[in-house]
Amino acid sequence: MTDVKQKSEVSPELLEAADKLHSAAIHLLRRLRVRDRESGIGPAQLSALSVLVFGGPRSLSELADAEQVRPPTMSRIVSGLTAAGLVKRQSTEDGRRVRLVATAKGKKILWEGRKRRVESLAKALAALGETERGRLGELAELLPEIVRKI
Amino acid sequence: MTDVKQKSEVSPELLEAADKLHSAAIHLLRRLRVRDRESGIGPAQLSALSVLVFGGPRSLSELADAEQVRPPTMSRIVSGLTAAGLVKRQSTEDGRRVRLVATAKGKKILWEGRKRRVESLAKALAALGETERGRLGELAELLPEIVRKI
DNA sequence: AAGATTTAGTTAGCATAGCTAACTATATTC
DNA sequence: GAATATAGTTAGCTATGCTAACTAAATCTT
Repeated sequence: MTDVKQKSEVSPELLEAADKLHSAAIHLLRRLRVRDRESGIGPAQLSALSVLVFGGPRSLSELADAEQVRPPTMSRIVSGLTAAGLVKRQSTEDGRRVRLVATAKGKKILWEGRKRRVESLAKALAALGETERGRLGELAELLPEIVRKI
Repeated sequence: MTDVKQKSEVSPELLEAADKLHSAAIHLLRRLRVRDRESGIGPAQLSALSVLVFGGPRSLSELADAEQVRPPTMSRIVSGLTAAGLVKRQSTEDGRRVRLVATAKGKKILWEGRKRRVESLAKALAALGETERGRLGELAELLPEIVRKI
């Protein structure tokens, strides 16, 4: 099934897979955005907050790196989050650095959003066959693996 | 990590899977966006163009539906595409409707973008083990299936 | 057939989010 | 102590989401 291609010639299967992944990612986010909008917080803010809640406090540059955006972009995202009382800027020994920490309110909002996403996804999964559902776990592992390597 | 009480009947595995899919979708698009920007066309325009190229001509409302976006949003996306000479608006018997068709230039740009995405993805896949690579096909099939049902 | 309603698409105005360039403030290096 | 490097912000552009309100064309009602 998988013959190892050295280079140049990309198999039609791979081409197909790349397009499906790309398209699926776009539409997955569009659907989930509907639910996420209930939190009253944009997708970029939600994703950044998620890093702080699940990954712990970090500096602005580190957060920008984690989110694959430039510092000015993250600066504005964080401004929105602090204005909404979801994140706090703390000063550090290094006067240039800030330490970004999710507030209790931020954690609450994030967990609620996570719950909504799971509800939406659970509905989708209920409509899948048993076999497909069984695969979900390993696929959920595989996808971040792929992303990490792009 | 923070242990939060949850009343949800959803299994932790499902919760985990939902978050991984969500996060992976966000970061997949962020990485691919770097390559897609080489086309000089935004992600929404690229995705809409893709529908027209692979799915054939259709009306603005149909395209908006396919892209899970409101008509005014799609109207502006199409304006950008026509201004760039990638899509043509054709009139129909029904004077209200427009028929949107990808131009030759539009098709060319899209195929080039597809090629760039595959290059990026191929590099990621090359770093995966054989087993994981074998699962890619399943993932590419299952993911759109899930998305369709959200 | 005339008027009312529905449908397709656009325009206007607002918000979020991406970028680069240029700036400020603090640390570090020479 | 001066020059340089680093962290973050501000300013200004573009793209993309939305709702509300509009125009034009088709359809339905009477």
